[in-house]
Amino acid sequence: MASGSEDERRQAIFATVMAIPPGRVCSYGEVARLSQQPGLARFVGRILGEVDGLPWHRVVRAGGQIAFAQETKKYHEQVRRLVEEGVEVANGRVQDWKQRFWQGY
DNA sequence: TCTATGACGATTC
DNA sequence: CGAATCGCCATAG
Repeated sequence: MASGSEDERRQAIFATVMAIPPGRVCSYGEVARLSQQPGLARFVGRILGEVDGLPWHRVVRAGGQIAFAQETKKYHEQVRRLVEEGVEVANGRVQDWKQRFWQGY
């Protein structure tokens, strides 16, 4: 199951990311799982970079860390957006990692 | 056709 | 806790 055309898979990932509510975060791997495509975390990252209009800032690594290097511009932008939504970020990672999107992870 | 490379992840040491 | 490895998929060269 999970195997469909690459476009269908993209759609599923798109829908999952769009469903993440403000103030909450989700990991790449979890987005993949919720999209019925376990193991395709890397694929998720690529989609976030290609498609615009997605709340990409709400997607972080499995440990709650920002996926960008701290000296990059994107890193700062992501942190800024998260903080604006009330998500605590410090030292490159989301502090209250309990504010994850979907429970049961 | 093969290799290297990513906005990743889990495991192992 | 950090570094090394291997797995995953699509792309670029």
